[in-house]
Amino acid sequence: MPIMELQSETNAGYVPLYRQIKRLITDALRSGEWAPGQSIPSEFELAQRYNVSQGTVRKAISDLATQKLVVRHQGRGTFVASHQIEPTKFPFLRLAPDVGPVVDVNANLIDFWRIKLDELSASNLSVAAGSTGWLIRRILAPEGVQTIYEEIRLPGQPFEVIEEKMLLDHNCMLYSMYEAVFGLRILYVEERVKAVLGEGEIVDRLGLLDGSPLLRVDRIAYTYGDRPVELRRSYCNTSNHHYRNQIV
Amino acid sequence: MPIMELQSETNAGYVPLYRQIKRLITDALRSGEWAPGQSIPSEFELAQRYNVSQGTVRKAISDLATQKLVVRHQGRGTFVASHQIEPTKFPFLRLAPDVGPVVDVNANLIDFWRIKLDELSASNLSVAAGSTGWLIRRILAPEGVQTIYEEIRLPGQPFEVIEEKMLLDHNCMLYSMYEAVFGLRILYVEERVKAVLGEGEIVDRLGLLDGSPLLRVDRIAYTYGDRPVELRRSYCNTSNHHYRNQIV
DNA sequence: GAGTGGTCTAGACCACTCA
DNA sequence: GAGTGGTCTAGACCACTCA
Repeated sequence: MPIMELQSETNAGYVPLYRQIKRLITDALRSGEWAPGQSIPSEFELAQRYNVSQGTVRKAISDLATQKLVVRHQGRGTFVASHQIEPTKFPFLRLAPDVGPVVDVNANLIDFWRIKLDELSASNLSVAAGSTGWLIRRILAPEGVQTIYEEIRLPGQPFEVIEEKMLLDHNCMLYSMYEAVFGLRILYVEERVKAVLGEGEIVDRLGLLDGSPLLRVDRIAYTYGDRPVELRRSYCNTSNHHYRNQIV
Repeated sequence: MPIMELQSETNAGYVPLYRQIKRLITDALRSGEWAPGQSIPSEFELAQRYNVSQGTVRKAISDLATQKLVVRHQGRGTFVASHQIEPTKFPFLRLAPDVGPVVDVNANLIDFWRIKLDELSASNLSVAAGSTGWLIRRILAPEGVQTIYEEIRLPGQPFEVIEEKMLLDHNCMLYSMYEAVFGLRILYVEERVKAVLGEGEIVDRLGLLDGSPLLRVDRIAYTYGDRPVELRRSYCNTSNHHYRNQIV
């Protein structure tokens, strides 16, 4: 089966073989051909399937591993990345205690209901304004101390039905739940961080006074094809925690 | 010239060839054998020098390019990364305007003087407590609006002498100045972000009221060998700006 | 011992840059 | 056209995992 498109006279349409392979593997991942946590075929098998050398498949998979779409284990195989078996429970959580190691986080559900998505949320989720979605509210408590108040907005698709059981079964580890229940894998998130003054219910739930400074983190979470599928606004008490980041 | 160490009976000491090459090239970079902005020898030349195949050198350089120690340009060569020719003027600045593109940033020097480093600063810089260093204060004004108040602390080594001319000549682009004047290249930075209430001189200089929420960013900047060489505390007015981040 | 990913080589050819 | 990095191959061998 020939993969390489005929190269046009100019070089404009030139796409390296390994990028074409990468695309084919990504498409297979997206379509669910191999389930999260399961192994994908060996480099040798994929090389046969796509009729290229093992080295070319290898380069494609290396890129996918860098993007964390797959995880490679020498001697065992290459596996579809999954939030259900991730070693770190909150892989995108950047809030860390000022002293001591990162510990386990407790998530306490406040409530959740159907909503009509406001204009901005709908726009950020690339859905029609006024369309139906979900709002989930909860508190995150690292070391048992209630530190983060969180509002999560989801589009009606693919989140047609959400039940309390779903949320609790996964111990409020939402990205694991999205995968298991909706077959939706979060690949990366973008965050915007601001300093704001806390007020009302938010400070109440965090045990703070009105006017306390809070870190407000606005997150958009993306799945395959750079499609936004979750909005999240977090208010963090940074008295004893901080948002950590490394920039290279 | 043989590079490969004799492999011990067990596999404990096994280090792949390309990693050894990577180390040799890093050492050459660190020693200044090739200046920032200049090209390093071609893959073919390095392969000859180290007596390995071009592919092995290639893998080593690929890693270094990923770490942004070098920059590769097809057809031109591989160049030592430099803050003096960086396309982005503030490569580590994560504060962006809420609307519109990232624009040019104005830096206004407030003052600078010799200080004795306090215990925490000295510890973070891995120097003796009470040793001499520098404190630089300035305001950053994206779009001409004073948005960030910054305090920069430097160790006495290699910053033996700092003059106003140095700071102004480089238009307050400090990492470019460190490179040009002190031969010191910043490779990456770590940041800790908190929300705080602004007060005193800081809010005055930012044109804000006492008690305004500010984003406090504590940065440690590192050079070769993970050596910390700069501390920076920034207070950011996030009324019209935000700290942006992508997490994969 | 069989199968996986990881390293290394030698060689070919391509895309790009620059003189 | 010469030189650079970028892609691709075929084949060898190594480190690691698992039965």
